[in-house]
Amino acid sequence: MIDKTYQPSEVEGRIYKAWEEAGAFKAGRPERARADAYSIVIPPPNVTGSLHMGHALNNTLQDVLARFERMRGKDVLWQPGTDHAGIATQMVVERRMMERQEPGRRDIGREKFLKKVWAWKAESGGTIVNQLKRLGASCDWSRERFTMDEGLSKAVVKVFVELYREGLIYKDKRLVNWDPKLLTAISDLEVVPVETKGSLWHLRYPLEGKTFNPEDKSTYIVVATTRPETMLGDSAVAVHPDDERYKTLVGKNVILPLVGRRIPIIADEYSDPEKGSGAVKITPAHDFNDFEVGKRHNLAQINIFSVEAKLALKDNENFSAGAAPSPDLDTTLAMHGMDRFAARKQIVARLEEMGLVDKIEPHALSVPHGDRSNVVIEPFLTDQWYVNAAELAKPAIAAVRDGKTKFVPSNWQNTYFNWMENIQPWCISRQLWWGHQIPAWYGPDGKAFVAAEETEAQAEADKHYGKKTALKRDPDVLDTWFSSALWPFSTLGWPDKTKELDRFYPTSVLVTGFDIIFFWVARMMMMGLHFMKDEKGAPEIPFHDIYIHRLVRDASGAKMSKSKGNVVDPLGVIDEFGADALRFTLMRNVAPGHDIRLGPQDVENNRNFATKLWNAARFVEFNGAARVAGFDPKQAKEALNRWIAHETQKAGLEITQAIEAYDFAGAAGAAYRFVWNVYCDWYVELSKPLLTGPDGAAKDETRAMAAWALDEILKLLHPFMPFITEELWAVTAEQGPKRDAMLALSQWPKLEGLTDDKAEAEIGWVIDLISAIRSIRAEMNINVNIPVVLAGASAETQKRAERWADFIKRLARVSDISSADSVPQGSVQLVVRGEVAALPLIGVIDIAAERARLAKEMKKAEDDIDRVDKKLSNEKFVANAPEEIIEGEKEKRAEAADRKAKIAEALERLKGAA
RNA sequence: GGGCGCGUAGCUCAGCGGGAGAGCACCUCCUUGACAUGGAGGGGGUCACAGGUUCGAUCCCUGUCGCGCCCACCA
Repeated sequence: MIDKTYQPSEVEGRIYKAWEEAGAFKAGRPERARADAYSIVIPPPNVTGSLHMGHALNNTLQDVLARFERMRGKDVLWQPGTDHAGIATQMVVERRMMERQEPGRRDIGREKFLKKVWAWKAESGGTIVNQLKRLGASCDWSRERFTMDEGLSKAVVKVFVELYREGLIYKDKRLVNWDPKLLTAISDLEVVPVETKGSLWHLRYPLEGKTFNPEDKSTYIVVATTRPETMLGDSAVAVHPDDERYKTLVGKNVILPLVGRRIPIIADEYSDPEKGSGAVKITPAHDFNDFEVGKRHNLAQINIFSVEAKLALKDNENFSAGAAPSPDLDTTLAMHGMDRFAARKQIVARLEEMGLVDKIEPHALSVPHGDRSNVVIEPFLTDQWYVNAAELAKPAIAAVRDGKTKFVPSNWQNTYFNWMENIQPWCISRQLWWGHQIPAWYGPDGKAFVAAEETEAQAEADKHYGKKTALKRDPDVLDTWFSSALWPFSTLGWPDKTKELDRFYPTSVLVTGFDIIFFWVARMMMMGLHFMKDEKGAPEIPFHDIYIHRLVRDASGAKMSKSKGNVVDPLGVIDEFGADALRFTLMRNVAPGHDIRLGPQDVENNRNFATKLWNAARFVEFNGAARVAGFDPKQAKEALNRWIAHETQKAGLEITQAIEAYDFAGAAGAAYRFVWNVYCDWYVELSKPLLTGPDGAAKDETRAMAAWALDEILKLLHPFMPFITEELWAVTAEQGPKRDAMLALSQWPKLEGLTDDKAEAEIGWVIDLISAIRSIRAEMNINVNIPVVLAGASAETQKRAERWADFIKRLARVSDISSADSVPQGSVQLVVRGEVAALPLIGVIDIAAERARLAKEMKKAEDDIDRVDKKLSNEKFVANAPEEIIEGEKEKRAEAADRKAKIAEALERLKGAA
């Protein structure tokens, strides 16, 4: 028996457990050994994270595909797992330690700290997995992976070593984006510009050999900067070679204030005469552009900061090289250890005192911030490991260009190309502890030995130095995205040759958000194509399709964020409305090119849809409509039953094609309309007289058909609403013949040969007639049962009326249906599929109102005729338009003319009544 | 500066060459035996603006305005 109401919270946990116990989501089920493979790798959530709405969307999309393909009989692997999320996780653990007032990570040391992180992972790592289960995610959990588990770590090391040996990974000293809070380098992608109102300081640099005089412009040159504190590290002043103002100064020197160092005025095209004063200070160690200028002119790289972005003037021997000792220099050196922003204030104050500040202008600029730490990033000169991304990008670009991998929607490929074609070296080393430690060991002279094992590196080093030599391992770890980049093959067992790799690589589709196309998608493409080969030895893509979705926003369209407090917790929504309602809401609203707005009202509406389905099933059960063994919908006799079979096939096809095209909203919408507007609104209503009528073949057939169609509905809906459909599947199995024990593993509907235009014409007429009568009833406020007279109806229509009289009477509240040659006087007249149905309502209705209604109809008919006439009298239209369009117009005109004539007659008859 | 996308009913969005649709909201009616988490009916749109192409433009092209996002740069 189906319960009176559906309680998701009581059902969902039990259903999920049943799926798991049955191994329903396991890839490689023996009975599917010969089936086509279908695979998706999950975008691994942070191991210590919890489920947010973006996850809910992302994973529902994947689950729809996985369940759909599983039901189509494929051997589906939805590969789950989690990411160690280096910086994020390390930060979380450090924060916890701080909150608990425990000693910091540096106090306890690397080994103890890592133990704590692993403990935290063990404690909280299961959260997100359980939350995904609550969503209904049909991952093969028996294969769950973690980016830092043994196998994946092996893959990381192998990739690093191989790329190093190929020269595609190298160590380099250059400017990096340095995060002074996290004390690590980060990649370009982890830097976000923040619009800031700052100042533009115009500073006077005294020329060498002249006595500085603020009143005499020939004694100094003005440079403009947004970062005055970096002046301590200046190595030059650059002007444009063609700038007449400064031409005579090129080759001369200035004396750097506060330091006393002599630095040259150089000519370089980097300097833009339009900007600032036209002369620009060059600080190679603290600005990316200046770094390049410095290289061109062989300028000293003077690092003035420590890793914490505090002045480290005493640590750089170049800093005061060549400067004469002076009280100024002493004061400057005394600033050692001062924070960069405090230093800025003090430096500006000192320059002002000395008359060296020309002017200060307000200036809007965007300042780079760390995306995790949210502090100002410092360009910083360090040794780091880099990947030659430009080289790896080539095949990755080609694969998309050649259509081997397709973006859905396709315009994302432009974004991909744009970035890939301008890709910069990828800084992969991080000065963190939590992550894959770089497999490099250094000899006493700093030479690096890279190998998978320490013993190997040691052997190499010993050979190189000719004696047993002590090595020191590189303390840094790899960027988290380095291991994520290997995810499509590392999860399948690579570098071992596994049957999973054989069967499931390349994966079928990647489903992910647009915000990690660069971070993740691009890098998986690069690594996949570099390391994976097809049977012919050609580079192999990691996935065939890349489905890109956008953000989930709140009901008012605002981005969800903790600080705004508008975050909708998917678990809360699931608790209140059920996972199916949430999933269906997301799927009905997901649209390429748009973010999704998610309001509680939407979820509630879709919960109502679940209720509707539930009640339809109850109706079916209540009326003894159980499945019948060997029932073949093709053999149905009753027009109503043939019609619903026809409609089921139509809906099934629409849903199937939509999912195949990644049109999730289209598929969910089609399912919604079929269940509610076709099955519930019409089939169930029209079947009532049969189901409550006398026993017999028609009743039996209707019972069987109602149950059959419900079964098909459960299947078609299952990818979207797995819980309620599985529950109904189980309950409806109690009666009737045995069938697949589990809906999740049942066969996707193969609906063929059920098209029936005759049944459609018949039931369509019934529906249209009932709708037309209802419309009049509502419009005219008629609350009593009324008779209907079919005027001049064809024999076919009269027969239909007889067959459907009971139904029409019931659903349109009609007292009697009869036929007549002409329309009785004083009738309201309806045109249904070209024939007239009259409602003799004299005395019941307001004649004036009816006349007004008819006048409106008349106007519409005349407008239609006019429009067509205008077209058909246009020679060019007749000459150029395709035949079928012209024929269509002619049909339209004939129909409108017929309508007009009937309305005219009706109006005529009304005269008598008035 | 470069790129992508979007302006269609009050709201959210479909449609993308042959006189515009859905859901929600709104209004009216309905305690009919699956469902008031429901049923029936209804109103509501110069499809941002201006040109162009076409027999015909919401749909294609160009431009303008407005909105959003991404990348680069920012002396």
